[in-house]
Amino acid sequence: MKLTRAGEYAVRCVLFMATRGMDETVNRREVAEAMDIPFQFLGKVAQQLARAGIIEIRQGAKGGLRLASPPEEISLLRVVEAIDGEIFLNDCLLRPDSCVRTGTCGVHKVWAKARRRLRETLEGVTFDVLAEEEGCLPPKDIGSGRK
Amino acid sequence: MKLTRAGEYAVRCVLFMATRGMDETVNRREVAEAMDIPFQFLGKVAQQLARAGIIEIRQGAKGGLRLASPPEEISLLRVVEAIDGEIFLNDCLLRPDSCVRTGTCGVHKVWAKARRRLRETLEGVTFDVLAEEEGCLPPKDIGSGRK
DNA sequence: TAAATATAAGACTAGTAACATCTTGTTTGT
DNA sequence: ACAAACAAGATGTTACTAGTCTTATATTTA
Repeated sequence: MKLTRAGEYAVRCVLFMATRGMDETVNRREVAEAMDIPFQFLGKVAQQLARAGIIEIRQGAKGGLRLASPPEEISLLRVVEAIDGEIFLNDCLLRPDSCVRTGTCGVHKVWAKARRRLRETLEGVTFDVLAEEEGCLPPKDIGSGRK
Repeated sequence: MKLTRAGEYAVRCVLFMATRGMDETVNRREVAEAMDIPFQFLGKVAQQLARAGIIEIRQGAKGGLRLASPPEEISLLRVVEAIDGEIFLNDCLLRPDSCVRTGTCGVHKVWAKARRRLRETLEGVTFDVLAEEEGCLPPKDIGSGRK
């Protein structure tokens, strides 16, 4: 019942990029070091974010990552689900045939409600807000501050 | 980000017992067949529920499972967490040192809120209510229980 | 008290997912 | 051309999931 590391890293990555603004292409190694993400693993995560249309990746010299849309249009839910897939909370919602009486069952309804609320909570938060918070970056400020 | 099978089975088990009331000791095999739970696996799950004080188990002839408290005192959250452990949603809440800036980070606050809301939702539902719902038990005609 | 009935609990296993790292290839700027 | 930078598949390790199997222990009843 927990976000994966990949999901966590994706959030950190987008958060870092949000503090840099939309127009800057950021070196992947810089993101990895600043946000404490294994460099190679970030490669995988970034590719998933790119496939989901959240970031764009440029190869070659001076390449790197940049946001595909402004931070205020990127919700926490979107980033999380881009990596870990749609949140379901239980098997009964994900695969209705795993349960003998899906749909009519009271437990089912509770999980459906819990799921809806959770997704709404995560959807209500966007990266422009997150990037403005104090302490969203680790203490050792590598690339001098905000812009 | 999903309940385990063991958690799902625990919910089914307690639900079945709630429909039988507090004073009845139910044969484990009967629970397993009625709720489509692997018999041996239910043994493990039941032991965890017993350790959490949710049910009591009697060994020997005429033994079986029974609720340790009335259904209205057993929440969905309690059953779920008895099996899968406390819900945390992300690593950053579970192990604060996994994150460089736990506590001051805006993302952290969102996860904390999401977690609180999810746990409240699950805590607000008790098994007396669930047991009264139509269709909380599988159709009676099931005779094809697995071996 | 012996037999039958039931659960207890640890060992064991197959399969899958998590969490990476390594290697080789491709793209791009100078 | 060459170096910087990402792409993508292969590989590896570890832990977890979802069980099953076996032996032991407890309880009822004939």
